[in-house]
Amino acid sequence: MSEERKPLNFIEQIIEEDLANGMSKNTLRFRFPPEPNGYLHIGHTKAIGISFGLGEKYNAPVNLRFDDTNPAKEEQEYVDAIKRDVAWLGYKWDKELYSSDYFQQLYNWAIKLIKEGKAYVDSQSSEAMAQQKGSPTQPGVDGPFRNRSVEENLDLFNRMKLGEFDEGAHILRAKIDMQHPNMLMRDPIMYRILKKHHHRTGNNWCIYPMYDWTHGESDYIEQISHSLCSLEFKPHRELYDWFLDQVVDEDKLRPKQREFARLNLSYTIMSKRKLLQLVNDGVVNGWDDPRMPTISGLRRRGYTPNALRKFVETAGVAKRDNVIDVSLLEFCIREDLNKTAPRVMAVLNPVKLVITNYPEDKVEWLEAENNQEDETAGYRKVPFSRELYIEKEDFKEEASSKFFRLKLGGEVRLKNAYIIKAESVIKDSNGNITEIHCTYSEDTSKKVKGTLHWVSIKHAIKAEVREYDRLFMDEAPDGHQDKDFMEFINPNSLKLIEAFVEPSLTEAKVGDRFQFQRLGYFNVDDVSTPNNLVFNKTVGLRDTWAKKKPAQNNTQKPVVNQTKIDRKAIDVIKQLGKKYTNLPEAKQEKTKAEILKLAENVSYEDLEPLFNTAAKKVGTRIATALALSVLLKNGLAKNEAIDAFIAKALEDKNELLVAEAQLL
RNA sequence: UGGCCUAUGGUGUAACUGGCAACACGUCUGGUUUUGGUCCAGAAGAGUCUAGGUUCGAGCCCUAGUAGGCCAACCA
Repeated sequence: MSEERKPLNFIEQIIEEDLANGMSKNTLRFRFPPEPNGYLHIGHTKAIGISFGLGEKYNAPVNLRFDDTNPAKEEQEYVDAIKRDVAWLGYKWDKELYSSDYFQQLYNWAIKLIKEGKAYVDSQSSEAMAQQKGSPTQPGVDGPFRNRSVEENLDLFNRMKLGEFDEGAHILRAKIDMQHPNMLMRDPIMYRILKKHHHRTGNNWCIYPMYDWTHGESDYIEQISHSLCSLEFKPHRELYDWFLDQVVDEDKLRPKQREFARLNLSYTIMSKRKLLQLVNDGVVNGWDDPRMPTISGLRRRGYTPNALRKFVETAGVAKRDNVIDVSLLEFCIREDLNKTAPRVMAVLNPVKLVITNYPEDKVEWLEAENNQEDETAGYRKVPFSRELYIEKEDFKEEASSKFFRLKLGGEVRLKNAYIIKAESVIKDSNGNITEIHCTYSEDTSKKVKGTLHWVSIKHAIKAEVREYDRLFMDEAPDGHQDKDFMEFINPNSLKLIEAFVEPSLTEAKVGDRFQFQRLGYFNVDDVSTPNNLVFNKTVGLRDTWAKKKPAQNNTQKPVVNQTKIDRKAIDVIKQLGKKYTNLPEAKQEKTKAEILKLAENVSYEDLEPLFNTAAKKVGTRIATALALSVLLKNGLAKNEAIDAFIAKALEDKNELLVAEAQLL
């Protein structure tokens, strides 16, 4: 029935286990719980992909729940942006919900806890309470208000709610254990007084519940089966369960919190606080600046939902800290755009090229294929004339045969047009080339090494191109204890270019994506208008030529290979030995012969370290014994180390090893 | 001087109840090509953190170390 089973990640395994243990598939329910205090970034794409992906896989509902318990930081703008981003990624939530919807229920439950003696009002300063809390290595101590009477607690809490007290005067905390090894269990705060306007409840409340008190109970109210979050919440799980214990009805589903490692990307940061700082400090132009790792930034940059989903899927889900190389992200967007983006020609760094044997006034509209990866993409016409722009880097007066582009006396193909030969150049007084003079041939069947893109000067459209480089120059900008991430800002992350593009692009609309042939993928920016085209560079094409250039004057490569070959014999022996004992007999014989042969090229110095191989690595020890036998046969004299190795081998339980040792 | 989590090629993830460590990115070759792209074929690169133990057999199980991460907000 089911063919090859795709490996499940550990969360899917947990769910499969639950299902196997009798959980009904239609009780499965998930949630994505962003706090509306900033924009979503690519790290959230992973969290979204996990919960919504599970929803798609098991056909289970997924709620979008805004965790809006802190009116000091949260705003409607962020709610709107988050909804836009999740929808753009292509996910459909079941219900749009807010933690603030549950304020009354949470309040009722808090009263219940107070009545049961499980919560109390504390009236100390935050400093005093922090003091009593202890530290990770130091247990806490009880505070003076810990044993207030239920009546007094009820009265105080009620007056907190009525707004009788100033912010900070009192808090409500759970009564758990001030000595608990998990600091979160040392009488955590449940409510604080905050006389702030809330984006949804307005001024109805002046006490607001804390995250821990809110989150699990919200999951329970929504009957979320699996509450998935990132690893830093692992220690919260104990408290999550404690709070649940206080209210859960046995007949109802009890949510389960499980944690995965968050996604990190090289050369960028993933902290909302720090991202906000970039926005506030004007380092970037807003949350949706195309250099930002935000979903809205990536969207504006030209990334597709497909590419982002593929990216997080490929990155996988596990529990260890990780830093994913941006090259994977770039691979994903190229892979998608290669199949879908129409190809056009644009010159970013122009130099004038004159075809001297082409008539002055002649214009030809040549046929150009829109996308050879897509048969349905069709063709368009591009104008060709005597004067063209090509890229400056595509011409050199002189160059080696490795340079496939245009050089004096050399021939090259113009994409979708003719083959040209460079005859001469015109330079200004500084020696800069201002014009390249060529002749053309209408015979396009000839084989030439290079093909260049171009635009007809007469017909070219001016456009602004925004080329982006990574925002940070360090692989892990916020991974240094001694340095602030702002120190690594790349001052040249944005380059504005005045480019010339083919005239078909006048019809390009905001958001359209193209491949500028031989350069990369570009999309039409939000601010673009038909009279003032603006493109963002999404990502460049893979460029093996650019990579080769710096490597040309380096000759040390063969040396590296040489040393590798020298060490090979002993390494291969070790490798063969490792699995020796697991092999079927026939293969064992073959391996043995191979080891004996390789051993002819092994020196004693290479072999000696293997004498100390761990006892359990029997295979390696057998291989060592085999190799040793060859060395001894070739005249090596026994010494103490050899004797000790043999003696230990003779005492081993493994017969194969003993047999080989006996021959020594 | 505590608790919890994690450890597999350069990077990220696999390896179902222990059985010759796999896939993707990246790197390097070669081929095709009107994009130095794509595509195709291939290569190199890991003794699975260390040391013990259990086992015919350990990346996987046990013990002890080591390294990294998280935890002391009236943030989430």
